[in-house]
Amino acid sequence: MKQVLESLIRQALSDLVKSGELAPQEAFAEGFQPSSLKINLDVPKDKQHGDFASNIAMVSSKVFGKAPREIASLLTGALAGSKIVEKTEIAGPGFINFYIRAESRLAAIPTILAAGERYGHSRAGKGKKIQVEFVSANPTGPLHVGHGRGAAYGASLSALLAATGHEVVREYYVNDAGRQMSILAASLWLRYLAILGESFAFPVNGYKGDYLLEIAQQFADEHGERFHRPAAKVFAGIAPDEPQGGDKEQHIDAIIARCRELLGEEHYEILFNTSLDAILADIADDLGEFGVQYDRWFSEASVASEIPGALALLRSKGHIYEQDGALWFRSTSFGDDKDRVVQRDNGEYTYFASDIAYHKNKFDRGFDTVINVWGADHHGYITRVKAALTALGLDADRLVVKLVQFAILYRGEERVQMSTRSGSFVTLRELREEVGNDAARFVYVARKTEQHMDFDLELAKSETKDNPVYYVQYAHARISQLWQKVPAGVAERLKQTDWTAKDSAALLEPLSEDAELALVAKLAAFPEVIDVAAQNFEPHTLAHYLRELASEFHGYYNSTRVIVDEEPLVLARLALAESVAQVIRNGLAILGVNAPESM
RNA sequence: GCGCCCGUAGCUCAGUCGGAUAGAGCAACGGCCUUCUAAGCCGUGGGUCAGAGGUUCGAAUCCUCUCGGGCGCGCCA
Repeated sequence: MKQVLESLIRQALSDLVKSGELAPQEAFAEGFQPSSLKINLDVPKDKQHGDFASNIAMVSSKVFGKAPREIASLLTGALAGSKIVEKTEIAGPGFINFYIRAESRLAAIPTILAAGERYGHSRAGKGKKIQVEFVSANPTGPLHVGHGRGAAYGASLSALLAATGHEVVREYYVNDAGRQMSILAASLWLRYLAILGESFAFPVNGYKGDYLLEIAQQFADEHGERFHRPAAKVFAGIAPDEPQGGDKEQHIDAIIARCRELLGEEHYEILFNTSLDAILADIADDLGEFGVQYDRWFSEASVASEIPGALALLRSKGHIYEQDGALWFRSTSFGDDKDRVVQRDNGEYTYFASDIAYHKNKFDRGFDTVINVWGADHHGYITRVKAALTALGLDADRLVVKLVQFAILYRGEERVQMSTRSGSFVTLRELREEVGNDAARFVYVARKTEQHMDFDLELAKSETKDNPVYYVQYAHARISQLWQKVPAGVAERLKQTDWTAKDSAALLEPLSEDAELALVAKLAAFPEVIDVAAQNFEPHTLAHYLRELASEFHGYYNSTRVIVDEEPLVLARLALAESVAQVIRNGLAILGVNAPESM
């Protein structure tokens, strides 16, 4: 509807320019095309301002050197007699208000019922390859509630982009190469040794979570005594831990070294891979149950071989220099605060070096746009990564970093304490088990990413209208139940109607109430909601739209009976209700939330 | 100190590529169940859009400064 109206306005504008009634001022005349004017069409907040309103007359006032209301008058004159426009009004400083004919408004219903689950989908992003990398938490333990927000956002964003025709690759970058992983492997070993009866103080810096105990038990069951070494040997001559007045970092590093020494590289690798695989599998399970699927799990270790090449390329462009025995990337040339080390004086590459290679790899794969969903604490990292891309000769604007702010959990008024250190953090799995996947997905994604989020567990669990998830789902359930209650003949007739047929719209003529026309207008806006949400990477606008739609439907449902005596009216109202249900289904599907038939 | 994000109703938040009288839910107050799910609906009150300047036909929205909150500033990952 909106597109149709927009093209009508464009046509009228171009006709007026052709006929000379509108002529661009000299300053704008060169190369002027009517099509270069941006036509803004909005659904006004106030219904008295029509179905659509445009500010085109005001915006083009300077170009044409005429008063806005004069331009508006010419335009409305040219639009008179249109099939879809019932009337136009010029208001205020020069707004044009459009009133659409009732028949044209109702056209949304056949469109929805014919398109079904594809309604709202578009080809706006056709031919565009886009990668969304999200969560990418270190595989050193279970995901916590902060990761949940990134997961819900990334998954919904990906679904939005797919719905608008983009070719989407969902990717999880697995940090399987760093020191943290070595600490994890050593922690597993120590837990295993304890299970076999060894007694010692667990390192302050080790991973203390319960999840590791289970993995250790399985490891013991599988390998028996093969990895057993006496604690006395393990800790002989090891630098003291923090409680003993030592340095916890040195302590844990010494244990890792001892572990490799006592087990040998082959066995150490088994240990390492066991911990990595177990935790990664757990993360994948967790996300899978949360409705979050990936196309690719990208291993950091696998990009190691590409680091020298990427750095060589930077070096050849003069962006690498040596100082204090280390190699530095001159990121200050690209707006960074300081230069960054890419290779340490001990020869090891930094995490940043991996990231340069990884991002180069991403663009080498031909993505038009690469989206990184990061926790807000990583924002200081954006500049240097973009600097590296620019230095590599890539367009850094094609990398979009979406920062997701933290979520703070509340149980009613009370704040839920989260602490990684004590190991008492609330995991995503615990959250999902408490509030359910649907509520968690919806609540997470209902806020824009830049907003700090207060996640109220009580609210998310409540089965009342206070809870937006239930509110929207309930609207869907109510409509589903209607099908059971309408006369069988009507339901059957509706099911068999071919909504692509031209005369099918005639069935909807009984719809005449304001609430019905308003509801249809809301449904007609859905495709644009999807397009804009996808374009701006903002799934929260979809969540808000669904809430509004559900609210309008509940109001209508409460005031107007669907099942009445006149069959044509029942048919038309059921068609309207089913259109609402279809849009709710399509919207919730993108958000990863179920649309239940009954509640 | 420097950088990024945020500041909108008592609370949680929309609205921010400039548009008409700044919206919604909760909470408060008042109504609605012999009728398709009251898991719901209708109504009322509630605002210095943190503050001050500026840009213009028009600013919550853009620019500058100030204040308040969060986060970041490693040869860690």
